[in-house]
This record gives sequence, C-alpha cells and structure tokens, in this order.
Amino acid sequence: MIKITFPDQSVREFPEGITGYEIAESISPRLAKEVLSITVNDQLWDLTRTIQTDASVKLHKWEDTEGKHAFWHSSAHLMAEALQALYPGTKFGIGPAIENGFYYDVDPGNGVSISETELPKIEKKMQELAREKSEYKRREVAKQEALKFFSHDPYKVELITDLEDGTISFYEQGGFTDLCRGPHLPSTEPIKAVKILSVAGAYWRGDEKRKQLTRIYGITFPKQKMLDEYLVMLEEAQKRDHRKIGKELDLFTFSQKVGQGLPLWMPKGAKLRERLETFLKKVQVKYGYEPVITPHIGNKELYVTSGHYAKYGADSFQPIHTPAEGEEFLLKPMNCPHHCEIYKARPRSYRDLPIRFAEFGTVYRYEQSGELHGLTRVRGFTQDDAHIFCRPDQLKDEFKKVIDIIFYIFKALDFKDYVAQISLRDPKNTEKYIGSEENWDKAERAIIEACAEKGLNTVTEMGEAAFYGPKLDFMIKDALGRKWQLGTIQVDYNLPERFELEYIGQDNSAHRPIMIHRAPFGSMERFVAVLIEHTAGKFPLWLTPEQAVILPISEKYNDYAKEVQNYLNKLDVRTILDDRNEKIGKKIRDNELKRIPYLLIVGEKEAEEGLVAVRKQGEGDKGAMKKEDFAAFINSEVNSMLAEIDE
RNA sequence: GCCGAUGUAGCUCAGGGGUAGAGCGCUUCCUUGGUAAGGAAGAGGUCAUGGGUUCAAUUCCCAUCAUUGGCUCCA
Repeated sequence: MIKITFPDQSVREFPEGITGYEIAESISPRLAKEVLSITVNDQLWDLTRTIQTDASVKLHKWEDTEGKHAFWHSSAHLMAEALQALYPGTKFGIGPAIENGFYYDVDPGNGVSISETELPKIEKKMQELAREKSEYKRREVAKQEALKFFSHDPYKVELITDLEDGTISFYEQGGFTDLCRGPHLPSTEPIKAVKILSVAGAYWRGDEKRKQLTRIYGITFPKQKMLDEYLVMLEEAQKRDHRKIGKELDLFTFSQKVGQGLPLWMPKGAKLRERLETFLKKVQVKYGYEPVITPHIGNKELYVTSGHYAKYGADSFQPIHTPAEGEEFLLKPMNCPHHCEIYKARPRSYRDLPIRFAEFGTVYRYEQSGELHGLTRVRGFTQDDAHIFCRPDQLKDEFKKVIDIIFYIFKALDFKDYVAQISLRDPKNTEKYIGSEENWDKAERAIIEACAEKGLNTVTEMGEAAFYGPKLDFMIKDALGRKWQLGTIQVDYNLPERFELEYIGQDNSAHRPIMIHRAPFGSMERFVAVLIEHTAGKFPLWLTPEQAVILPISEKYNDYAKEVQNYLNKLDVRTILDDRNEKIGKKIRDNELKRIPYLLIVGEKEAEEGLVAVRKQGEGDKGAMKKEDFAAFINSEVNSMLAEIDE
C-alpha cells in the first residue's frame, strides 16, 4: 500500500500502481466524471499513469487552469490527427494549449495552403474523431528511437535533438503519435464541442529568418453550451473594439491620404484626450514636475549621441535633408534626448535634484506595416513623457513616487486588471544592450527593490529590457484579451553618460545624475484605445466629451432648451442640444446609443417651471428637477469622483 | 516585413460577365408628437487603385495600396 496525501493534508492508503483516475473514482463517481488531470508530487501527470510510491496529489477539473490545459492540449493533438487525415503528409511543429484554447503550427507541404474556408471541415473531422473515444496512450522512448520515428518530420527531429535522452515521451491517440511531455486526458471522449477559430502564419520557433508555418487556432469545450456561451462572449467583446466605438462616437479616424498609422483626432476625441492630459498635468504639478516643450524634429547628431540612431536609424522614417550641405534632421522618435539637452543648458547643483521635466511629446516611429492596429499601435503618437534626473540616493524614492502616480491614475479610471512586469536584460545576449555591467546591476536592483517596497505584485521577464536600461511596465488587456503596455518606468544610466550630464555635488566636484524615463499613460493613443474598450465607450462623467444632451419634446420648446443649454454650459456642464424635428422616443433612442450619461427632456411642463426631466443613460427616467439643481448635482458628482481619486 | 482574409453610398452590409441594391444616416416636405425607431419625397457610388483576359469587367486573373487575424518587431 502507498500513502496518498491530498491538498487538505488528509492522507489515504491505496494499493501500489493506482492511477489518478481510480483515486478520483474512489472519492466520488461525479469527481471521476469531471477530473481531467492530476498533479503528482508537483508534476503534472495523466490520470492513467500509475502511482508507485507515496505521493501528494491534486486532482484538476475544468475549473482549474491545469485541467483546461490538459483538455486543450489533448484537443491540439486531436486537431493534428484530423489534419493528418485531411492533409496527408502534413508535418507538425508545436501544438500547445494557450490561455483560451490551443493552436498547432503545421506545414501542410508542397504548395498546399489551408484557408479559412476549410476550417469547418477540420472542425467536423475533429468531432468525428472525438466520438471514437480513442485513448491517449503515453510511452517513453529513447532518443534514437524517437529520431527514427520522426525521421520524415524535420520539425520534430529538431525538437527531439534539443531534448535529453530519457526525458522523451510520445502520446498516441487514434492513428496519431506525437512527441509530447503531456499530460493528456484519458481519452478524446470529453471533447464534445469544437470550434476552429482562425489560421495565421507563424515563424518556426518564432524566428523570422526561418520558415513560416501555418498556425491553426481552436478551442474546445466539454459541453456545446459552453462553446455557445464563449462565442457569444467573443461577439460581445468585439462590440467593445475601440476601432468600432471610435467610429461610432466620432472620436478619431484615419485617412489613407494622411498616411498609414497616423491617427486623426476628431473634436470629441480631442476633448476626451485633453481632459486626460489636464488631469495628469494637475497630478504632475503636485509631484513636482515642470513642463517643457521641444520640437518635433532634431538634428541627426542628437540621436547619434543618444544611441537611437545606431539602433533604429535604418528602420525609421528617413532623415529630412535641408538645402544646406550635410544637414540631416530626424522626426523625433523619443523625447529624452531633447530633455537631456535642456538639463545640460546650464550647470546643475545637487541641491537642484531631482529635476523632473514633463512634456506631452509627439513622436514618430516607423512601425512595420503589419503591426499597425487601430490606436494601439501607430506611427505618430503622443507620450505623456517625463524624465527625472536624480542623484543615486534619490533613485529608489523617485521610482516609488512614479509608481504612486500610476496607481493613482489606474484607480481614477478603474483599471484593476493589470500586470506589472519587470523587464530585465537577457543574460545570454548582452551585446544587445549599451552601458556597463555595473550600472545595469544597479538599475535592475533599484527597480526590484522599489517594487518590493511598494508591495507590487510583479512578473519578471528576462530579455525584455530596453536597450539602455531595465523597466517596469504596466500591461492591460484589451477587449479581445490582447495585452498592451500602458504605463512604463525605466531606469537609465546610459543617456546621462552619453550626453555627459553632470551636477556639482556637495564635495564641489562633478557627478553623473541618473535618469528615469516614465509615462503613466504610455501613449495617449493607446491609453484612450484601452479606455474605450474597458468602458465600452461609457466614459466616466468627469471625462466624457458630452455630459448631457437636451431633448426638446417638440420644436416649440427649442428656445427653452437653448436657454437650459446656455445655463448649464456657463456652469461648466458640457451639453449638446438635439433639436432635430423628431419624436422624443427617436431622440432618446439615438442619444442613448451615443452613450451620453444624462438625457434632459424638456417640454411644456419643464419650460413653465424651469425644470429638466432627467434620464440616466442605460437606467431610464429619473424624474424632473430644477435646472439649477441638475447643474449642482452633476458638478457635485464630478467633484466627488475626482475627490475620491484624490484620497 | 511575413502568411491568410477583406475592400460595393457617410455607416453596416447584400449582389453579381451586360455600366448597381437594402437598412441606417443626410436634405426637403408633412407632422409638433412626453421617455429606445412617425410618414413621404430626394440627393448620394469611376463598386480601393493600376494593368490583363473578354464584344463587354464592379464581377474573372495579376500587381499595388489600405484594412484586418496572427507571426516577427516595438527606443
């Protein structure tokens, strides 16, 4: 007998060679039906593997990430089986489970391409195969044998070559065998609902110099109903797409004539953005930032000095040549070199530090055409940029203050679901970076300590640092679950060195300051995009371009409606008037769809008594009140929202 | 940049080898209506651009541009 310890620390005895599935069965038939995989001594296992010694276990159902993972990983194999049947000779790359479903990278061979129209065919085949309830059978194989087995598939051969002998396992279901660590479901039986979502190109092993394989994305569920719900959820998410809402609400547009990736802000979008900027400017004054303004172009030498030219010059917008011989200017891709020159404009004392220069600086970067995406990835954008020049003893404290600003902004806009990512250098690839080993160490340590002292939950990514320094990024997901970097804080020892920045210390000799680059929003464009997707266009009252719309019941009351509008606008309530010759029901409907927070209906009764009939967006009629009371109400709403943030 | 898809009215989309359609929006008229679509008439399109095939191309083919799903990249 062996002792099995469960997560609640209870221990039960089982015969040697028992499987995870049998353990689940012994607990309850229902559990046996729902269990998908098992963790045995911290290793993910198949339910069918036999346990020979004492062990601690945890059973995973659909609700657990591990359970879903096994389910989708097994589904990827099932899809591969279907592809093998439909496209004989297909070679297989990798096929993992992902956050929502799975994919498989495949090479269907000579000139065959799998297009979207063929996805239903794959779906159908998978359903057919799933009904066969084939078991997933694991077997361990020697490296030589594995190489021989997959000799027809160069991708698998490459994968096996990188593995150590003795750690290689195959899984087989139906007629399909795959190199795989597992774990998998006992059989294909639980896979009841299948949806193949999309096809895309994907470079083999993520290397753009290598062959591009066909990546097929899919998702599966144990119940059809769950798939239906998932698809409805996807549709709902698409309705929140900022590109769609931006068009509907007239916030921004693009023009082929102006150029790819160059957003045009329309009046309402501009109003929204201006309010965000004003909001941050106020915060920054409180934190001791000083505004600076710099031009949109800079002499090429500026970027040669900063190191940006060497790194990005070739992939940038091409230099601007002036009539004078040899003069070259670049569209500014960064504000920091300009700010360095402002720092340098006069001698600085240790008493002056920290110096914090802030600018909403518009920068231009030649992003690859395939990368452009709505407002989230563009070629011209405005950073809410600032550079802090400080002494080494001030670094950590300054870093923490920036974290505070970002917390404050995320709180104000109700962004709760973010990931704070510390990006460090790739220790295996140090030639990518500029600056001394020692400075990198110092900078990385400062970030890690500041985060720890702020109690920030972080993930750490090696190799994701900027070329001049490590950084802390705040990532937020859009409506479709894609992650975008918003706020960023970066420590930089290199630019001060390259620009030979100095301050005179207490000891009356020159010292080098440290720079912190920071942008709490990141870029106004991207931030507004994510804000749109989070709010579905229903912006908070203090931010929304139009707070109320006045709807006269008929044209007879247009004069009174105008009077109300003038009155409210004077008291800083942002209103518009809908004086179209339409019935009130129509006006209500149209303005509800425009997501204006308050609809003010005025007719005979209101005109006589100086009232407005208030209707809240999405909630309906709230009754009539004096226009003075409405103005007071809305202003106190806004103030209390902002006060709450200020706490 | 790479692989795939898409491009028809301001917007959302239908159509199809014989020079175009709907709904919404817009204009005008009727109506002046009390909480999510009142009625009528009208304007509006080089069917993304450039080539090719054809008696004839918006439709089929090729290229380009843009958008889009991914991949790579992201100072």
